[in-house]
Amino acid sequence: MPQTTQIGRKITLNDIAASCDVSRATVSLVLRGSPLVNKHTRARIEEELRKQGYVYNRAAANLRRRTSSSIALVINDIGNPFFAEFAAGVDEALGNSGFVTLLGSTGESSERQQMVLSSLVEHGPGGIILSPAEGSDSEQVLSAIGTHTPLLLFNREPVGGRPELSHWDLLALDNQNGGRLATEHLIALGHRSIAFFGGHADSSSCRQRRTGYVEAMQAAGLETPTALQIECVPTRTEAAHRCAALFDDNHRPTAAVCYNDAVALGLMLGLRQLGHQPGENFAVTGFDDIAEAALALPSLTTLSTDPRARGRQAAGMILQRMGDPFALASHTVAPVQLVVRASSCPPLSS
Amino acid sequence: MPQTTQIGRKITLNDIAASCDVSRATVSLVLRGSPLVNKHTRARIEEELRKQGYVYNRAAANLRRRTSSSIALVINDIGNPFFAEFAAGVDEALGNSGFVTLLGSTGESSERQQMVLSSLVEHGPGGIILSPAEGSDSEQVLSAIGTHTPLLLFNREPVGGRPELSHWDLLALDNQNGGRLATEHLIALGHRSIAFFGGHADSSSCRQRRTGYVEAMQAAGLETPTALQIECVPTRTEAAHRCAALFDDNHRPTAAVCYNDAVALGLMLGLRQLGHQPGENFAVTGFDDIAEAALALPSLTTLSTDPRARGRQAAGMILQRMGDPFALASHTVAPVQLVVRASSCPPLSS
DNA sequence: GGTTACCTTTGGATCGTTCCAAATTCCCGC
DNA sequence: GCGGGAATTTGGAACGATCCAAAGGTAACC
Repeated sequence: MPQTTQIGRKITLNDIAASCDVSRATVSLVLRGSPLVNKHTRARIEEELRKQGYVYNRAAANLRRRTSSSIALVINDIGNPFFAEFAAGVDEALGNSGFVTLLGSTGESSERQQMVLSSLVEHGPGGIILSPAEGSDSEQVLSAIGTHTPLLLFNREPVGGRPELSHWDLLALDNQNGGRLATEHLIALGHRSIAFFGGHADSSSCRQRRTGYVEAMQAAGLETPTALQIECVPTRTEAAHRCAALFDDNHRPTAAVCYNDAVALGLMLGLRQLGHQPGENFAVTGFDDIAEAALALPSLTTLSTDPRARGRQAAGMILQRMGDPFALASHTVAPVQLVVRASSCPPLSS
Repeated sequence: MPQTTQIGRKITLNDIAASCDVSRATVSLVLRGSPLVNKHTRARIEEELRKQGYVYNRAAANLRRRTSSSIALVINDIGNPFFAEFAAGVDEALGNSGFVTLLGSTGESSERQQMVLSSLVEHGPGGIILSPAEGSDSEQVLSAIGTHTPLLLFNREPVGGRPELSHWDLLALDNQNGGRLATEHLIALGHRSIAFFGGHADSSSCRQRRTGYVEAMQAAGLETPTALQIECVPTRTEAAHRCAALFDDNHRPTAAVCYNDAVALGLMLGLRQLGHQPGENFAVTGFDDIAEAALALPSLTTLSTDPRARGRQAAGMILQRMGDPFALASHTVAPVQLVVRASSCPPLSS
């Protein structure tokens, strides 16, 4: 049983009504700016409201009106800058529409996600934006939130979704197109032997980005030998260590499309240790456009996902869904944008 | 008038009571785990609750009981990793105590802060954690939240606080001690000519950190000539540019205590361009322990403020205050911890 | 059987707001 | 002065839970 705390005595509609010698109903009309109430009465009441420091009790109103003025936002890790920016965008947009954000952080644990969801749902949010924890499955989620609260999934889909359950909206990034854009950019610069570097095939985002890479290469009639598709844990240090694998056989790549910015930065480090000059004789691209990408030397060409804008978009989507609970589920893929910086140079030979 | 949205028909206590042929009161007792109710009845009711997918309406309960189960968290910028981590800590701790976090982001605008605060207050949070936007003043804040909701200030104090208003709790970082610790560490390594680098004197945190530096230097009988106290905008690039100022005259520092990590990383860049080897013939310390500090080359000695732990602490403080609204305001200064890494080397000569 | 005590259950009022239908006041023309 | 429509105001019943005092049931004991 969760704890709660007493709060101090507050001024209510009744207090104001009594002081003004009118009924509760009239004061309520004033609060809602109804045109029904007489100018003079309104002025008197508004004065009294200010004088007594009245604060509206939205919970009570929501109870009576059977409405909600909050939206729950459940994120796997708020500490991650990508999600923090996303949250900022959500909150900004919701605030502008008069909604308040109920925050929940799951730390990538699906058990905690269950707890957080069922706690939040008790506060009666009008909708939920959820970026599912790894390994959480649809049935769990469904059982926690029931069928009455609209849900928008962000970034991933929970596993094991029986098709009949996926009536949920989805907002995802256009990973595939991003991979394609980066690759096309390198091809346009004149590169012919281009690697795909980093990430793991069991991550859906990595698979999607690599699909875009293969697509662009094939469209240009270029080869994508498996020797040029190098997996590694997506961290800076691992990427630096795996760098040498690029030159293991005779494909001699002159450029690499990296899974994300962390990998790209690590790769640049590794390249230097091997005597290459990223941005001068070897081109590198990333994905995410983290703050460091612009500051690195050379600055990193990457795909901007604009997480803050994604947040605003997610807010818009859930509000729309709340307006029309029976509309078909929308699966939206958000665009990503290529940001060209110094790390993507033309090949030396061209 | 903020917008709100209809939500679907939900199962209530009444529905369950009717199905089980008992009164609302009994069901309510079951929900709250009261020992009064008969084993057998409880089982029947619990079964029914599950079967019908009942979800507790905490808003209604809070209305009747005049309690709150939420806390508002208002942050100047959630996108900033420091605050994002802080928020994560707050949410984690509140969640564990059965409270829910109402999020608000102000983007450093005091007007927006007013709007956010008054909107949040209408949802009846049991308390508010506020990291004030720059330039917001106490009277504003007071008028937005009234005197009934406990407030905890984090990180800064709003300006213009008349003393009789500051009955608010405060959680701040021990900037001064941090500056002292870093400086003492360098002194212990054998450095004698140590600079304080970066930040602006009109920032209170910078002043406090520098005070700690001066304190340590004087305690060791060392000089702190103004030529070794170099101000600069606290960004990486500015720090790199100002680096040369360290060597403008004949003090020849062998180490620098930096205002924060961004400045320290920039300084290391600048040092290299001037032919020095940070971590080998010049020692550098930072402040904040951002994620990059551990990854930089050389890794950065810095002061960890552990924002996530600060968040947990803030949550604890506001809960405590809610438990005892009339206790004296507590002004807590959170410890910072020296994290020694590779960038703080001994001087070459020693 | 009646009294006591204990274990369970319950009706009805209440929290602060909104809804609704009906009541009251106002103003105007005849 | 009065009928009538418009403009205002209003009492009381909701919303979904909790509290409280009191009632019902059971069992034991004299």
